[in-house]
Parts: sequence; C-alpha cells; structure tokens
Amino acid sequence: MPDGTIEPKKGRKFDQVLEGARTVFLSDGFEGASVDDIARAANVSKATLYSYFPDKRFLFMQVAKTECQRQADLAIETIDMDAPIRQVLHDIATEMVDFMTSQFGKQIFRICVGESDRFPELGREFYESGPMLIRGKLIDFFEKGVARGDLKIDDFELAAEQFHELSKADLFPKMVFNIVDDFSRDEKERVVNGAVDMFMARYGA
Amino acid sequence: MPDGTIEPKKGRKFDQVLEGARTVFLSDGFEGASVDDIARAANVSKATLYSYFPDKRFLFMQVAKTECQRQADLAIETIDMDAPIRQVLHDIATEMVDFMTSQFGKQIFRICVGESDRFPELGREFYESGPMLIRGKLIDFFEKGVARGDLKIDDFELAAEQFHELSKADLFPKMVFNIVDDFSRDEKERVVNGAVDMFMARYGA
DNA sequence: CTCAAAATGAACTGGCCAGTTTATAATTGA
DNA sequence: TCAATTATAAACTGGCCAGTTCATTTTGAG
Repeated sequence: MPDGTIEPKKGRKFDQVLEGARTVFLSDGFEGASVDDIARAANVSKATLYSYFPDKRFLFMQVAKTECQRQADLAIETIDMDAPIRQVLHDIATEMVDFMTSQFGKQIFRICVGESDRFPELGREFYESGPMLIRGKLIDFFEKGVARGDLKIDDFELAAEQFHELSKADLFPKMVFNIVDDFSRDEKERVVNGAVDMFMARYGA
Repeated sequence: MPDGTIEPKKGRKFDQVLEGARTVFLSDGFEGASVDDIARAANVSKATLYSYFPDKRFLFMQVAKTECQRQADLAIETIDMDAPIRQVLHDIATEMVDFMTSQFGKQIFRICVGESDRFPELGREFYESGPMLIRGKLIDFFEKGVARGDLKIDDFELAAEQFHELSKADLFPKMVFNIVDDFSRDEKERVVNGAVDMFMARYGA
C-alpha cells in the first residue's frame, strides 16, 4: 500500500504509548502512576515502552508538552478578536476558566506544582507552553485596544497577569484544594463577568 | 522539682517530633520525606515517633495545622485597620504576598496541591485555615469601608477573592512553577500597588 | 516464503520505605 | 532506692516500583 494508510502511525506503537501514558498520568499523577500500569493501559510491553522513552520523567514531559500544544491549538481562533472589547475579554476569560477547570487542566497543574521541586524542568516547560503563551496573546490584544483608544494601559505585562488572575478568582482555590470538583456555567459567568468589569473599570479609556 | 522546670515539654518529646517533621516536610515534601529522616532530624527514635503519631499523614496534618495557626497569629494585628483605605489595602496585600512567597507558604502550597488527590482532607484543612480565614477578614474590612462610604460593593465574596487573587498576579505563577525563587521588595510593590489601584478603580465610591 | 527488525512477557535486580517488634536502657516519681 | 513508664537502636516484614534482560513470537517488506 503506497499511501492511504488508514493509520499513519509514526513510530509504530509510539502514539499508543503516549496515549496510555496520558490516561494514567492524568488519573494517578506522576508518582502515583506506575510504568507497568502505563504499559498495560497502552497495550504494550514494558520493554517496548522503554524502547521509545528513556525513562518515566521523559515520558511524562512528552505527555505534558503534547497536551499543552493540543489545548493551545484548540483554544486559539475560537475567538472573534474584532468583536466589541468587553465581548472579547469575556470570551478570553471564559476560555481560560474552562481550561483551568477541565480535568486535564487541573491534573496537569497538580502534577507540575507538586513535582516541580524534584523535577524543575517540568514547571518551566509548562509555564512556557501555558501561562506565558496566554500572556503574550493578551498583550497583543491589549495593544490593539490601546491603539484603537478603547484602553489605557501603562504596564502591559502586569495588566495581562491581572486579567489572568482575576479570571480564576474564587474558582481556582476551591478547585485546587479539592473543595469543589466542577462548576456550573453560572458560577463561571459570575467570575468572568466580575473580571471583565474590574478590568474595564481600571483600564477602560 | 515541683515547678520551674527549665523545659515545659508537654508530652516529653512531642514538640521535638513536630519540629523535626516540620523541617523535613518543608524541605522534602510529603512523599519525599522519609519517616527515618524525620526521626533523625528530631533526635528521636522511630518507635518514639510512632508512639505519638499513628502514621505519617497524621503527622503531616499536625505540622500543617500548627504552622497555619502560627502564621495567622503572626499576621493578624500587624495592620492598622483605621488608616486610610488605600493604606490598609496596601498593607493587607503586602502581608499576603509575603506569606505566599515565604519558604513555608510556597512549600505548604506545593504539598497541599500535589498531595490533595491522594489525601483530600489535607487540601480542605489548609483551605479553611488559610484562604478562607483571609477572605473573612477581608469581607469584614470591606463592610466597614462601605459603611463609611469609601467603597461600593455588591458581591463581597467575589470582591475579596478578586483582591486576594490580584495580590498574587505575576508573582504566584513564577514562584509555583519554579521560574523564580524569591522577589525583591520592588517587584512585590509593583504588584501590590497594581492590586490596590485596580481594586479602587472598581470598588472605590 | 524468508528473514531481520520490532514487540512481547515474564522474571529479575536493586533499592526504597512505612510501620512493627524486641530486647535493652534511661528517666521518673514516690 | 525501686518499680513503672518512656525512650532507644536495630533488625525485620511486606510491599512497591523503575528499569533490565532474554528467550520467544509477531510483523511486514522484499
């Protein structure tokens, strides 16, 4: 079969391993996940797994990076950046909240935070492919807003971080400390609208 | 010796064990700390340790609770609640930032977050003796501000969470993901002032 | 059909650690 | 001074797990 292979499969079982690892890591955490479990979940022998990935940490990093990329791609371009400013802010905040409260968002955060002492690259990698990327997007948007005369901002970086932080108010601590497992649309809306109101009160022109 | 004992020592080696546990947990995390290490750090035999505490988790919970209490006591009443409103907000935010960026604040957060799946009471206990307590204090203060005509707030709880969140902007992610280890007074001031400005823009009367 | 590369599984190594036990010693208080 | 309580060291149990090895089977390309 020259082309048109039904399954592209880059390195045979590679993706299969990644997928199994994703599942197990996300449900058990880094320390909690055993390599035997991952191999089983991936329908692959342990030896095969180790032929693709040098060790457990590397495997985890790969999973985290892949997932971040997937999420970023999925999130970008869902938003109409030319809508009225409050609308755009609302949509961005909603996107961020939805990600943060997703099973994946929560687990990856938990793992990165919990493990980043014994495993520092992990935190950094995640920060760069997550929060930092978002901040960049926000700053771009703010600059356009200022140019159009909708916004008045001096410290763009701070403004972006503030908006990001505001979008998680209340929800984030409750989630991270396992007080609540997920939130209704209304609960999210309350926080998102609160963030937009506050942001515009401070930076609206 | 009827009284005047040089060392009060409640349950003999009890405090000694707690102190050793504090040290080791704070530097190695929950999973990372071995009970043998703790016993060694406390200058106590493992058997003695287990005669005071039924297991490692319980010991950790005790350490966390004790530390939270200590911090709370230390923080409260450092602030002059009758100063001008911006001043009070500034001082509260500074207090929160200092706590959050302290070695203890950072580690306890890391542990609570990382472990709270396999150990749910932990997250809850911490939330209640930390963030929730702060929120209560903030709401009390806001209510006075509204009564005096300095503030105009509808959703007090949200306002408190927003202020709390704003006070960590930028610093928190950088700290938690191990990008930066600690911050200069200036870096903290930038964020604290940013939080106060934003809060007053939104809720100032 | 053949053969080399890839995959398998199952056993194995070496290491870590929570929690227990035991025989012995120090501390205490009366 | 003499039990009774409390502490100690060290060995031990049982369990978990990362990573390796190897003899065997599967796969797929030519």
